[in-house]
Formats: sequence, structure tokens, C-alpha cells
Amino acid sequence: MTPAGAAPAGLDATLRALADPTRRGVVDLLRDGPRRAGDLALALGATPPAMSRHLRVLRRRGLVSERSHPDAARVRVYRLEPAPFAELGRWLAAVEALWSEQLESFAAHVQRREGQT
Amino acid sequence: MTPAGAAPAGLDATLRALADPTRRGVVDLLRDGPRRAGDLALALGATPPAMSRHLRVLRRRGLVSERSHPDAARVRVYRLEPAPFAELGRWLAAVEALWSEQLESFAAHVQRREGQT
DNA sequence: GCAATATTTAACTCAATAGATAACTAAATG
DNA sequence: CATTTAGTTATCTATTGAGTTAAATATTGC
Repeated sequence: MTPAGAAPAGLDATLRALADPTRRGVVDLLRDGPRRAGDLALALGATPPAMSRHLRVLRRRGLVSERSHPDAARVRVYRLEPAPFAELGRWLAAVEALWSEQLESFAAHVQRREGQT
Repeated sequence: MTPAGAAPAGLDATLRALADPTRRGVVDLLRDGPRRAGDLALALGATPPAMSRHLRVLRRRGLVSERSHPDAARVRVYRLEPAPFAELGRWLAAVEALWSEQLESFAAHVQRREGQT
């Protein structure tokens, strides 16, 4: 069901991870492909320690994964992991599915609200 | 109603608003239609003040709007507003669009990484 | 007008989180 | 090997933000 090892930690963890502009910047940059940690820090104007912490958050939430650079083991390359985004997408789709249903069931809600009042 | 000026406050605000389980619970409940503030508080096990604060956050981010109950002006009815969800959906789609592209452009990244090393 | 109801605002406390600097680990390079 | 390079961890501080109780506002009903 879930890719081996990288279990998405749930919607809450995903949304908390994405609710930070720097981390969302990381995601946006990784859209174009894997990148090194230092590269990300430089591109987003973050100090290396700050970026390292952001990457740790993203990693623990399963939004990114880390590998060593094939030609330089001290360089760490990060890439996006699809599972948490897919989970978020499903939730969002379920919410958005309602803009049509909401009109349909409007009468029922009026009834319910009046029953409660 | 969303006053014409209350544009969705951006992805950051939307994601911060959704990065809370109670507020996400509100969204899930409002999927089924508009509901009263006190109803939401009761359903989610939150005290009225806590719920009021959560609703204020959601309102200021443009995720929900508030009206008075037609038959009882002291009752406030909340409903979902689609715009911020649509914005989030577009961003998410852009991110997810990459699972295919990422494979395509893989060779280019290898090249770029080797150029940097 | 007076009490009850629905909800919000205020003031406070507490925990979680982000940023900065410094110290540390590991790997490439001379 | 000593040094530079890449990145992470440690520690501290400051800010944000969520919950609580009490008070305030507004509306309905007697």
C-alpha cells in the first residue's frame, strides 16, 4: 500500500510540514528534480543548519527522501516522495467534490437547521 | 458571503489554517453543508471559545464564511468557501505533475549534478 | 426591561517551533 | 595525516499559537 519504509505520517503531519514557506520552497524546487542540501539552502536563503532542520521535518513526514550523491558520499541529495502528496490530494478532492453536492443537499440542511433551532 | 476584498490569503495562510486537526475537522463537517458555530464545537469536543478562535482563523484565511441564521440572528452559520481549496489544488497538481516529468528529466539532472560536483 | 441563549473577545498560561551560533561527524584532497 | 568541504546536531532564545476561564456583546423570549 505504502512504499516500503516511508509511511506517510498522516494528513496532519503533511499539512504541518507544508505550512512553512521555506519547506514549501523546498518542495517547489524539488519539483524540478533532486537537489543537494546545500543547494537548497543557498537557493532559499537559509543557513545550512536551518535547512537541515527543515529537511529533517520533511523527511520524517515522508515528503522527501535522502540519498548520498553517487560520486560524493558527503553530499546528500533530496527528492520528493509522492505518497503524502497523493494522500493530501485525495482529501482535497473529497472536500472539493462538495461544491456540487452542496447545492443538491441544500434543502436537507435547511430542514436540519430548522429542526435544531 | 465573502466580501469582494477577502481574497484567499495565499497558500501559506491556507496551509497554516489546515495544519490543525480541529480546523480540519471543521472543514470535514462543513463538507456536508453549513453548520452553526455551537454545533461545530459540540461535534468536535471543543469549548465555544476555542471553536470561535478556530473559526476566526478559518474566516480570516477565507476558507469559510459566516452568516446569521435566517430565523435567529444570534446563531452564526458557517460554510466552506471554495477559492482557497482551489488554489491549494492547483499547487498540489503542479507538484504531482512531476512524478511523470521527473523520470523524463532524470538524465538532465544527473548531468547538472555532475557539473556541480 | 430582565433573564436566558449563542457566540465572541480578553487575559493568561503552556507547549511547539523557527532561527542563530557554535560545535561535531564524515568524507574528499593536497 | 592535516585541512577543507558538506552536512548535521546541540543549545539557546524568541515567537507563535492553542487551550482555559471569565467577562462582554448581542439577540430572543417572558
